[in-house]
Amino acid sequence: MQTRFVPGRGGRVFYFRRLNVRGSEIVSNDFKQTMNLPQTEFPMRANLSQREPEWLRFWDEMDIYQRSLEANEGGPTFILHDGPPYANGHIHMGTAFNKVFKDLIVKYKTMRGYWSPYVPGWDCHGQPIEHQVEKNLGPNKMKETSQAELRTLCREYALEFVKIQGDEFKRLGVRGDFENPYLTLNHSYEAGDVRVFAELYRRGMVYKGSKPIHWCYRCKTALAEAEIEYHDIDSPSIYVKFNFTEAPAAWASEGLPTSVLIWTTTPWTLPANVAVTLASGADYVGVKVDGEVLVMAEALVEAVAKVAGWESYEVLPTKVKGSELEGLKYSLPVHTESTGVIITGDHVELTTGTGAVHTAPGHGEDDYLVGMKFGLPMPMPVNDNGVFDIGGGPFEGMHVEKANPLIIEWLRERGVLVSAGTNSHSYPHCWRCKKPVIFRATEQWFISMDDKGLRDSALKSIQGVEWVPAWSVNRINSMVTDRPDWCISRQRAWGVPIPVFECATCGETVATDDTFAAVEKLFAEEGADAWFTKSPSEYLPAGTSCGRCGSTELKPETDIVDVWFESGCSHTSVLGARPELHFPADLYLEGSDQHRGWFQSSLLTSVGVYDEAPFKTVLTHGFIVSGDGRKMSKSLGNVVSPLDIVAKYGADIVRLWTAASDYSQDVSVSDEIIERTSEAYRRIRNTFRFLLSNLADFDPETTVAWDDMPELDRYALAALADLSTRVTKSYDDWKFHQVYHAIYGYCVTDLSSFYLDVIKDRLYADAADSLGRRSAQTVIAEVLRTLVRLMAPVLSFTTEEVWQFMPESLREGVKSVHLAGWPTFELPAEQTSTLRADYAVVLEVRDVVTKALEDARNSGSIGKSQEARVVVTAPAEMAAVLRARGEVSLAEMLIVSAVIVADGAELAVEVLSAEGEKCPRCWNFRTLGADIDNPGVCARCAEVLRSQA
RNA sequence: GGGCCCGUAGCUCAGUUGGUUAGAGCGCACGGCUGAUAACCGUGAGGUCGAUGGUUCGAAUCCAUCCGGGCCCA
Repeated sequence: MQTRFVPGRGGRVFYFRRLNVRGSEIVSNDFKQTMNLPQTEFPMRANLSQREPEWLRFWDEMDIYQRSLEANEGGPTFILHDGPPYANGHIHMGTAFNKVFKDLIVKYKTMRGYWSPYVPGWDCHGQPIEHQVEKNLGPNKMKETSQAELRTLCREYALEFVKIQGDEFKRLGVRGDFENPYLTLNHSYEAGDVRVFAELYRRGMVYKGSKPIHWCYRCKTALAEAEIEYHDIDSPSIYVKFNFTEAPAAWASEGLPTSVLIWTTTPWTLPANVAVTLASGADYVGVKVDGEVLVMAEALVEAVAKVAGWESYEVLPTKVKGSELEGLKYSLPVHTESTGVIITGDHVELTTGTGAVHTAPGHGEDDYLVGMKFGLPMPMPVNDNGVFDIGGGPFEGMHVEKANPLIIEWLRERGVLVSAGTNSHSYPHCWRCKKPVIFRATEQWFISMDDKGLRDSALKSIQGVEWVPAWSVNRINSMVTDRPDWCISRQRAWGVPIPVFECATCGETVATDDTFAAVEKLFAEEGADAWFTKSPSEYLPAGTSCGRCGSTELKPETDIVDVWFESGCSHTSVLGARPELHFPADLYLEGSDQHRGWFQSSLLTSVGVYDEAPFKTVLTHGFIVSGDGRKMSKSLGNVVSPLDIVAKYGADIVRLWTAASDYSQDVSVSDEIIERTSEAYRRIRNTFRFLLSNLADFDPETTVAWDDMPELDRYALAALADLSTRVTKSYDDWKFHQVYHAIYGYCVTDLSSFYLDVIKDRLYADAADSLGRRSAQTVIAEVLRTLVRLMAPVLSFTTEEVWQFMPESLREGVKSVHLAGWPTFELPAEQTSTLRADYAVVLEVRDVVTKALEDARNSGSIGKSQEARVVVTAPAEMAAVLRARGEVSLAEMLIVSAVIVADGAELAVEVLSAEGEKCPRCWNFRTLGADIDNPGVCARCAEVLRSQA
């Protein structure tokens, strides 16, 4: 009994017609009871927020996920591989949009007959969780917490949010294997990370190197690009003289002390200075001021003079190209007993500063690169805590944060400070502690982009992938082309260790097939936690020793891997590991930020290990922004939460909004947009309700065949088939907003304002079993069973509700709309194309007629259109089309009492009063009283009443 | 500052290879109906197609610059 599937409802009420007892007591009001008026228990008001959870239980009870797989057992497969959201905090509009989008595709593919398992995943490791757990503990407790304990707390924290987000996704109607999701903290997942790392290592793509990286001395970790935020800060802005050891030839004749003038905003990097970089092609001049010569770019002299406040200065006539100064020596600014060298580089700008760039290879990307090129040393006087070591010279033991003013003062005392001010500029900050970070060379693990040709093979495999929208291939291309080597190590606790060992005796890295195999086994069985609680001798093969010195004392590496590396391994840990999935996936679908994130980390590890991309198609959607196109932020107060929308409007509204938006650009959401979406929803819902209400007595035995149908009904079916074709194509082309617009437009224009409006007379007033009514019902049933399917991937809840209210026969024993398959049509092509052409004309005329009727209404001559009779004057060709329909049919389609088609040069409509009287039963204007037994009504109604007798 | 992308009525979207007065639905205003009724039907008012300059007989559509916005990077 259906009531089981419709919780909260008192039981299904079947329609029955209240037949009139034979007799003449029928007064005009009672005619209503002789008609086939719409009847349905399907509520007009959706009350989604209340009702949706009941459908979730319904799906749970029937295990819809398993059913949806069983239904397509042995069919073609479609694997949408879920990108793991971070297990931290509640879902937001972006994650909701993304998940609904995925769900929509999986449901569509399932209905099309694809075996389409969907395994949701979560990214569980990483600094944000660790940071939060640290914060919760507080500094004192934190000190007493061992790394193993901290990891336990992090695990609990992550799992808590996996649960929360999982529930929130499910509430949105997302269907998938939520009982058994993939988590990057699962043992099997961690073992997969080792497999990937090991293969990259074997292939020689992993190396240990020293490189300046973003370093947060508060969090004591290297930060990936993704972990950096840029904010404006005020920095010191100083101009400093670096004294040449010997005056350059160009200005030697002045016989004055000569120096090169540099500009920097990071005085604390001066102890690490080894060079000054000039623009090779630019002109440099000597400026004579206060009895000495300062060398700088000619283009910047004026600006510098202004900042330095020089009242009088002289630009010496000799101009020299930067390249001509290359190789000159100067005394280092801090370690004055040593010398630095003048070099040239492309990164020198001539818009700010002096055109002479203080270069410390350990403290900057450009500096590092130019330093490599010129074989410069890379001193690193700053330790992990941001404190100068002995390399800091007079500033040893001082924190860099505090060093700036002291260094400036020190320079001033030594007479080399030309100017000191402040400068506001964008500067990198740690994404967690929100504080400025420093650039600092440390020992890190890298994946080389070029040593083994990873970049080239990645670029090559990009070409074999379908990127949607098409331009996104440019984006991934340029990002892979430009990216530096991938720093995959992090100095943190909450993650998967770099699975190698260091010889305690000689420091050599120990990583062999045997050690990797042992570690993989360890992780698979006990998880990465064991790395921190067991000693290597407990799990490495006996006798494992250092390949260089033979020592058997090995220390496990303490760094963990970048979380992007972990999630990037899902092709191995998930696609390759779960029997229901396969590698490569058919589709990855994420926001456009993932071109640098997951798309790329997945691509690089996959190409590195398997020589192919892990995806066949990558679909990217824009970001969710506010109504005015700005990013959502708490400070702007324009944040919209999917949870609020679910509570107020229902998940189907979130789903409809998702489908309605053009994701190829940024997607807006605001109260108004949701309100509009909700209105559109009501319109669709009401259309379903109307369809249902006129099928209350639908009998599959009495459906009408195509050839027996009135022409209008055949046209309606043709239009329905066209819609179905268009919608199906839009789904296949990933154009979901077109799905929405097509269906919505169809409901409003084709159905509500035309077909449904027209057939009300037949449905209500004709005899219940008449051909006209049964034909209309046949069409309506077809419309309903088609629409409910076309819409099911989007309005998952509402279409399920509709499904349960549909006549038993239309459901064909299928328990859920999501298992109902996809509509197909086989209509006679020739006939349908003729119908399309003819009805285009009819509808054109109808527009003109409705306008004329409106004029008549405004002048007070008619109310309802039935009160009118129209004369349509039309050119021959048009008139012929109209006459071919027949004037009775035309009157039906125009909902007027009568139509007369006349010939004329132009289309024109004349509105006249209807002839006859208003039939009290059907409200049409007809000649009444033809039937003796039913004297008050029109002939059609009399016949109906007679048949009911 | 650089790369990629976006900017058509209050909202969501159409606008084919540049070609007559730029479309649809919603919302709004007004009207009808009261047998889809916290529904339904109709009519109407809304756009200098982000701005400017150019190419062209002709540009929302091509080019340049600028403005605004987004993602990513610096």
